[in-house]
Amino acid sequence: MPKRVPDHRTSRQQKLQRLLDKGIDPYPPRVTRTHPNADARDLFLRQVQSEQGESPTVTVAGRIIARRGMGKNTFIDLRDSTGKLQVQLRADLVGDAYPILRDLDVGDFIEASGPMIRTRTGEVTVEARSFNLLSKSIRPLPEKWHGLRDTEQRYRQRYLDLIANNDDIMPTFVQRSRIIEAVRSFMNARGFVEVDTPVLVPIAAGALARPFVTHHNALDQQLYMRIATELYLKRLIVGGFDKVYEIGRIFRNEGVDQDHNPEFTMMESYEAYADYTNVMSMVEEMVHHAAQTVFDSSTIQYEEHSIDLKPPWRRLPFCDAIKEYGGIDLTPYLQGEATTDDLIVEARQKGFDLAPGPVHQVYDKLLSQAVEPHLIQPTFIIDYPMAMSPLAKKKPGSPHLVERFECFVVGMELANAYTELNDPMEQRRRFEEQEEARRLFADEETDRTDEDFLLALEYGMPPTGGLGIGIDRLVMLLTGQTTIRDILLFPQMRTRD
RNA sequence: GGGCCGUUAGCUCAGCUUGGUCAGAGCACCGGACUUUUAAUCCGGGUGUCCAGGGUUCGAAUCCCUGACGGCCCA
Repeated sequence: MPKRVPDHRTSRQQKLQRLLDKGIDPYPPRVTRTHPNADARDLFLRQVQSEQGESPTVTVAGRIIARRGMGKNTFIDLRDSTGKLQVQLRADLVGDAYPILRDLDVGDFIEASGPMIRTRTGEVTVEARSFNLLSKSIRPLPEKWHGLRDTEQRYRQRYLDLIANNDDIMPTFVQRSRIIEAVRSFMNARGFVEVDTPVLVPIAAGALARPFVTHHNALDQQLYMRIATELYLKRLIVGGFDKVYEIGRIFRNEGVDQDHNPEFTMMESYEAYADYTNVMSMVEEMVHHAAQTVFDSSTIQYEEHSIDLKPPWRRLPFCDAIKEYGGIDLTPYLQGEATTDDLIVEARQKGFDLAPGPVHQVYDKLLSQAVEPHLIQPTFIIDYPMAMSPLAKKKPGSPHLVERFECFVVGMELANAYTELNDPMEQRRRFEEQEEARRLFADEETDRTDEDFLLALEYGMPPTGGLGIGIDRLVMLLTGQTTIRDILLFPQMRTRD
C-alpha cells in the first residue's frame, strides 16, 4: 500500500500548523524592513565603492521566489516590486531559527536581517542573522522557468501572471501609469481643470454606441452607464469653465476583441474659444509629449512599423481619403444626387463589404475598410460628412461637412474631435435626424436626444473645441502591445459556472 | 454572428493521426543527503474529474455529437 502524498495545499497547511505549534504567527501585523531590495543593493554597492570598510546591515522583505538549500546553508531569492535580492541563511548564523526553514516555501513572504556581503560568485547578498515569516502561502506558484502561459488563467488570475511573468508584465502597467500621468500633467500645464461627471446617467448620449442598462432602486428609475462624458463636460463649458477634461471609465455594450473592452478609459477635453485645428495641434503635442516623457523618444516601434510621432502629423480630408484609398467620389452622395443604396452598390463593386444601414454607418464602414488599414503613420482624417457627426459644427463653405477629425495610428483610431456644435436649434435638428435613423433601422448605435443638454445649450455655449482620446489605445500604441487585454489588468471575461 | 484551433498533474507540455502497458516527461511537490548556490546537485517517490455531458465499441484521453470556457482569423 503506497503512502498517500498530500496535495500541495494540504501539505502547506500542515507546515502552517507546525509553525503555529512553534508559537510563530504566520501572518504577523508588523514588518521591520529598513530598505526595499533595490535600495539595499544600491547602499551596498555605494559603500563598497567608497571603500569605507563596514558593510551595511539591513532588513529586507519580499516574496520567496526561489530557494537553493544545501543542508545547513540555504540561499533564497526574495522579490519585492523593486527587484530581486539574494538572502543567505546559515545554520551557524541564525541559530535555533534554522529549522523553521523546513516549513517555509517558495511563495511565502519573509523578512531577513543581516550584513550585506558579496558571495564568492559575486552575488550581492544579505547574510541573515535573523529572519521572520511575514505571510504564509498555501498555494503553489506557477512554474519558475516557463512562467504562466495559459492566456485564460493569466487574465482571470492576473496576480499569478504578475508573479510568474513579472519581468514581462509589470513594466507595461507601470508604463501605463506614467503615460496617464504625462497626459494629465500636459493638460494641467495648459490650464485645464480635471473634473468628474456622472457615470450613471438618465440618457446615454454623446456617442454612437449601445449602453449598459441598470436600475436605481430608491428612485425606481432606469439608468444607463455613460457611453461618453461629452455632454456633461459641455454643460461645464456653458457654466463658465473654459478648459475642462476628464479621464474616466466609459462603458459600451459591445463585443470584446483585440482592441475593444466593454469598459475602457477615455480622456475628453473641452476648450472654449478654440476650434478643431487647435485641438489637432494639442493632440500631436500631447502624444509626442507622452512618448518623450515616458520613453524619451519621438519614434516608437509597433510591430514591424517605426512610428514617427513628431508633429505636425499628416492631415487628410475624409472625402479625399475615400477617393485616394477607396476609389469612390463621395460628392454625389453628399449632395443628395445619389442615394445611400447607390453608394452601397458602388462600394460593393469596388470590393467592400457593406450592409444596408443608416448612412452614417455606411460612411463609417467605408472608412474602416478602405482607409484605416493604410493609416500607419499618425494621420488626422478631417472634415467628416455631417451625417456621421451630430455634435459637430458645420464647416463653412461646405454644407455637407463638419469640422471634425479623427486621428489614426497603425490603422487604429486614437482620437476623435470636433469644433463643437453650439447652436441649440441646429443641435435639436441633428438629434432628430438621429432619432429618425434609429426608427428606420432599429439601430441602437445612434445618438440620443438629451433634452437637459439642449436646455443648457440654449443658455449659450461659447465656440469650443472638444476631444476624446482613447487612453487604452494610446497605451497600446506607446507600449507596443497588440491586444487591449495586455494593457488592462483585468480584461472582461465571461464568468464560469 | 461565421470559420479554425485549444482545454491532459500545481505549472509547462507529450500522448490523439492508427482505440488496447496510455496515465507520461520536465519543473514544482513529498522523503533522504548536502555550509557559497544562481533553473543548485545527488538518491527515492506520480500526487490526475485527460474541460463537461452523451454516443460508438468488448474496450475511449484518443473516434462521433452537444455544450462550456479560451485564443486566432473573418464580419
